[in-house]
Amino acid sequence: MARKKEFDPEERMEKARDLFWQKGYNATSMEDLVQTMGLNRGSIYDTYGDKHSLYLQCLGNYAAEKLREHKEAALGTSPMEKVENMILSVVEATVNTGKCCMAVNSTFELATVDQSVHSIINNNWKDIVEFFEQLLTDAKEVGEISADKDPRLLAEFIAANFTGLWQTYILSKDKKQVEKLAQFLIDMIKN
Amino acid sequence: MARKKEFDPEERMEKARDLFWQKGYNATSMEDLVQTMGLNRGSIYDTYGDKHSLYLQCLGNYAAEKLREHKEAALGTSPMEKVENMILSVVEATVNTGKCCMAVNSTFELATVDQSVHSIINNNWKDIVEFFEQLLTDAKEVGEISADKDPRLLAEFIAANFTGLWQTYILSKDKKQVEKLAQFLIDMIKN
DNA sequence: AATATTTTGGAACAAATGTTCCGGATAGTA
DNA sequence: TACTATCCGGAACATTTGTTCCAAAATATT
Repeated sequence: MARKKEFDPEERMEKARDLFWQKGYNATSMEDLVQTMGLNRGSIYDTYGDKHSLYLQCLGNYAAEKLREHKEAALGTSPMEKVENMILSVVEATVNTGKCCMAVNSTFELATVDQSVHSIINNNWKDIVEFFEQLLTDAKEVGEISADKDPRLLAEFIAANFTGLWQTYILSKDKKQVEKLAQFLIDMIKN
Repeated sequence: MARKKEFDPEERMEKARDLFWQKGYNATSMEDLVQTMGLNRGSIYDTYGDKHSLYLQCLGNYAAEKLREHKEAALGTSPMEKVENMILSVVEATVNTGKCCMAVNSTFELATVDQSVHSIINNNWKDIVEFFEQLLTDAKEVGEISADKDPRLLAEFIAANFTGLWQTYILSKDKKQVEKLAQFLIDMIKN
């Protein structure tokens, strides 16, 4: 009946995502995307819609994938150990890849003026905070953190600290320093 | 010998700065700047150079002013009280104006790809951390924080947390929540 | 093999972008 | 007053931008 797509839409979107991730939304041109995705302009518009729509899909894809990765990184025999490993895995991923969080980049570039972007990031943020909250609630029940702690507040605090770690990494480019800060955060939560 | 400038370069630069602050670098066009600054294109180029150069001047102006404001906000009879007031003043400024830190916006939009921007922000960051470090060193000597604490690390931790607070504010738009987080941070530092 | 539907490559477009340039206006100096 | 260095307004420029369109190619079904 008709031709098949000669490319994998998901795979090519990830190429676009990586470019947006690196350069930001406004600094990425359609020409950049054509080159990087290896697709024709028409194919991009047919498959993903316009630039903004493509970006939202990339951001959504990123958010979903990151949430999955975070949950996978929460390994351990106790709740607090899971929290700790999750934090450490974020730091490791950052210093290994040299890339920060696309959602955070997007927060500061677009979320204040773009409602759609705000919505995607906010939902992702909430998911992450809720996951932390659950772990910390568990930790509280097991007695790993003291009874007077508020799991919700603690979860928000940890999530907020990620952003601080990324900022620190961008400016210092110092793996050791970021690791020290992360360890300090973990110590603060524990007692 | 010649005409005088009919405008105050510093004052007009602040108009440009506020626009960059709000929209970011790439999303701000030269046309936007002409409108907002109320100047002719030629006058802008004559006075500040090109767009990028103007941006750097705005960012530098912002950084210097913020550092000054931070130091002014560090009021109190004891070192820790000064630290506390400084943190609270940042939160107040954020929720009152509805604007986050231009330098942080800039970090995530440009600092990874623009060396000049990176340099300005990094220096400003260092200045702020050093100021915190001094206060915390004082606090340690006075016995307001325990002897086993590392003022430098603590200072970096606080600075990093600002970024987290701003991110939280952008996403939640919730004044109360940001204030709660800030108070939580203060409590954590204190004990 | 013929058909129908979709993809592909690239030309084409209008609008927006950053930047330059020039004539006329202006005001301090000689 | 005349001069001249500088300013202002706005036209003009070449690129780059995001987007659309079309003819040719391709393939799954009939």
